[in-house]
Amino acid sequence: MSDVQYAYEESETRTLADRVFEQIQTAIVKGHIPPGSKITEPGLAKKYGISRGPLREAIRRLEGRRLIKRTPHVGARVVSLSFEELLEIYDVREAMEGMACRLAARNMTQEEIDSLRALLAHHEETAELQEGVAYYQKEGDLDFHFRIVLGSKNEKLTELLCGELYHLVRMYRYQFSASSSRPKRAFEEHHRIVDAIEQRDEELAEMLMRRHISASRKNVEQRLREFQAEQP
Amino acid sequence: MSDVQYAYEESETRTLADRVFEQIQTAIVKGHIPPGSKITEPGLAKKYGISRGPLREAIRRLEGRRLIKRTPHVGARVVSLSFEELLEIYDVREAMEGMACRLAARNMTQEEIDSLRALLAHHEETAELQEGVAYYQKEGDLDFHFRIVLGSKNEKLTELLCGELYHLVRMYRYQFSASSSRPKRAFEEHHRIVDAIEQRDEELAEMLMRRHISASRKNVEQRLREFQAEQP
DNA sequence: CAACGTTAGATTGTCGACAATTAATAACGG
DNA sequence: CCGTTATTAATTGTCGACAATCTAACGTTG
Repeated sequence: MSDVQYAYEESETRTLADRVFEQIQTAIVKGHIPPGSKITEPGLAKKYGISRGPLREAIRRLEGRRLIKRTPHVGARVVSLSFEELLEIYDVREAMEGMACRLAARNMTQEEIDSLRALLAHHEETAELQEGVAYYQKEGDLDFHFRIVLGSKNEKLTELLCGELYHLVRMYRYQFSASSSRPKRAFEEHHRIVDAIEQRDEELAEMLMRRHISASRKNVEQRLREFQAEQP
Repeated sequence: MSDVQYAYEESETRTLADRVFEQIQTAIVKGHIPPGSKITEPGLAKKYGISRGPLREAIRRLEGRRLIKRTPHVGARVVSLSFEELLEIYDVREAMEGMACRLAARNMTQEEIDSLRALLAHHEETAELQEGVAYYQKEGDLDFHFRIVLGSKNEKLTELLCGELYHLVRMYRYQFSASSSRPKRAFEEHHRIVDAIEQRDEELAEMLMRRHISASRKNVEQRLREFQAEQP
């Protein structure tokens, strides 16, 4: 028990609860702890080799991040994202990332824009090699959106998007191992977004990003309806 | 110690940590615990008559809600919102509440719209009685925005706005005891927003809300610049 | 046989004590 | 007198134990 506790003591100055918090978070996002499953404190405490004290603190922080829902005296469950919630997230993303893109057109440096272009080129290579589906949409797409959010230079926006929503999005993608079914189209849209940012056209940048996310939402909506029609 | 613990046991089924969490939250929002001040666990534990265990859990949840910032092995401090952060929040609100207003135009029931109109009328009465400044903008304005957010019927949007941003906004208002310096104008804008919602004009509703918040931001920005010019 | 109440088990909530780290103060030397 | 170091005090981090609550299995009874 204590060997685990002291194993990272040299390199990691953070506290035990902090590390377990991140471990559980990634475990939830990657689906190692399945959505909707119950969190039992003795179980997890034994699994991670710590006492229940720090574990409970980690759980409370997960609760604040909305990755866990807790009912008093009963226990905590990993959130399970329903179809409706996923669509809700797309609406929120459309609003916030649209604004992020507008601010990015205002505040991004030329270096950041160049780097963004390089990222797109790299994705295109990888996509061609791998027949375009798997790698791209899984992490690459979020990378693109991530950089634009950072480029907005708005910390609150970044906190909310990267600290809360993107976890849920990635969680969903791992769960359904979903990748975009419209990679070509998405590529084009990404390029046009970067163009608008480089031209410092705030209006256009916001509009293109909103359309991009809205189209993605419609795509997901249609595919999920088909899926639900198959299995009633 | 234990009398406090059992005082609310009949009516309140929630846990001790839950209650303290809310108590500290409102204390922070209302400025009873001043921004930037240090949170000492023994101090708060004694103040609220509980042990450090539940208190730490409450602190972790406040941390998740971004009302306090913590550094390991050092302690926690109440967040202090800088001028820049306040302006950042306005940009985020413009995006999210704009979307909320669009969705409200789509999803609000006629009853909710009528009730919103009644709220505006009530505010106008109160504002006339009290020469229009104090009560209105302090809680009434947030009431208005609050209802529209709820009217969007988007839970994620509601969580993020009501659960995170509005606390910071109220915190700022208590801190500077700020009220709108343009109550007449804000009233008109509120009415036009409700009109657009009632006509189910999503585009217009979003646009008017965005303008409303943007105007409010510019107003705050100008006043704060004047304030900073006075006291360099 | 079904529905209800009871009891046993497990889980969550709370507390106080101890270890580890940081900060504050005092002592020392230049 | 100032800077540095050592010691002390206070605060945070962690743990194990006990109390309160919920869940579920079991037996009882109509």
